[in-house]
Amino acid sequence: MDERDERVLLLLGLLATQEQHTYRLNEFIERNLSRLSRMRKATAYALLERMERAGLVTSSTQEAGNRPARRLYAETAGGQQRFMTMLRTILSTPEIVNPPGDIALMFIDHLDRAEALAAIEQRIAVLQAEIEQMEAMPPHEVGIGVDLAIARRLALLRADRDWFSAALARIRRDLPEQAAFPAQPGDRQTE
Amino acid sequence: MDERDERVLLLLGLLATQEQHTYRLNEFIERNLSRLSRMRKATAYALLERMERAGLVTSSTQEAGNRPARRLYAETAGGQQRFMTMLRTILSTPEIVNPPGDIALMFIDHLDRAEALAAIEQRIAVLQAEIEQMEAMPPHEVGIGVDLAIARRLALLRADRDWFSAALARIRRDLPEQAAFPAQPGDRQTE
DNA sequence: TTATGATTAGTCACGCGTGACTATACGGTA
DNA sequence: TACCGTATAGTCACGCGTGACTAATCATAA
Repeated sequence: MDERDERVLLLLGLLATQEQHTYRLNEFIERNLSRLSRMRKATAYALLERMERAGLVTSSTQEAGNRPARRLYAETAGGQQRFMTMLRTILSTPEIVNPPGDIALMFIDHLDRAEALAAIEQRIAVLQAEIEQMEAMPPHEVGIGVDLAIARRLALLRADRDWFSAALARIRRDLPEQAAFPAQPGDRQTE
Repeated sequence: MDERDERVLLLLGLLATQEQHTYRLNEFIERNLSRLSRMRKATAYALLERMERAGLVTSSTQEAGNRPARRLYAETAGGQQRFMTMLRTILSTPEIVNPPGDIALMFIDHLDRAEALAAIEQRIAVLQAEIEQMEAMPPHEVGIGVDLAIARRLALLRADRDWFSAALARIRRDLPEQAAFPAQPGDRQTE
């Protein structure tokens, strides 16, 4: 029950207002928050069980007709408290993450100039498309908070696009026309 | 053997110039590339075994004195080819990732104004410290590529810092002094 | 020489995430 | 009414990641 696990925060946040069973929770996340959390169904089931073991939630089986009984989860006092401390912790300390693409960037000199330029152009195009799609999203699907998160993501996407644009310009300017630079024999690699 | 696994790209890239055994590869990554890859030792061992099964590398056991024999990995032709296609793929298509903190941001209205402000200020301070630490890093530890990756990360960190600064200013301006906004009973949550 | 600690090299048990699967109920329509 | 697709609810086997561990060797200093 990691103190920084955003999925736990999410489940606790959703269970704060009303008790729910896992299927419903998962459905809500997939439909409305798919942009904010990639948690899969089976993971939600497992995670809630662990959260129960940790005393953050309690469950009661609820029968309805002759359907299979559902597990209803409700947040405990400890869970509410945990939600608040996690919220403060996660909000106040950024987590360092490796932006995907960095490793590829590090090996970019294994491509010749033309290919490198083409790849970066392609990447910028995809980024641009994503940005436009996000800009077109209607505001506040579920509350101000989500909008904040979306706005931040937009800012990060734009920064990434702009950085790659600048990198593209730099390569165009600085590198002689046909230059390809395969790894030199003189390169230190591991020694 | 996921076509987008940056760790595979990294290992193939390192093995491109010279064959290595796992211990050395891992040591190099931990010492010089810890900012670019979080791959752990045991993972490197397992991953290389899988890469061998996939035909990307071959291994030969190498005895030296009476030490335990080491597995020496060398890249196959297929591995070199795979490296190039992965490089192009990963470079040209951005992977959408959920920036950590978004979920917390989404629940920020569970904190009262003072706490929210304090948390964001704290986050900005940590971001700033990270930025300064990165700016102070000497250039090209191991090659131009790494510098590129670091430069990009700096750009993203700065964008994040700036976005949170702006958000801070907006909250200061827009929200009445004592306003706390706990979840209203009227909030739709899951229905 | 003996003891202590670091370095080298690798392994293993455990827990987690998830795609694929099961199974029932419900709504429509042929 | 029989059939088919979709919604509901959950489970399970499998593969992956990694902290913790083993064990040998080397450097150093007491």
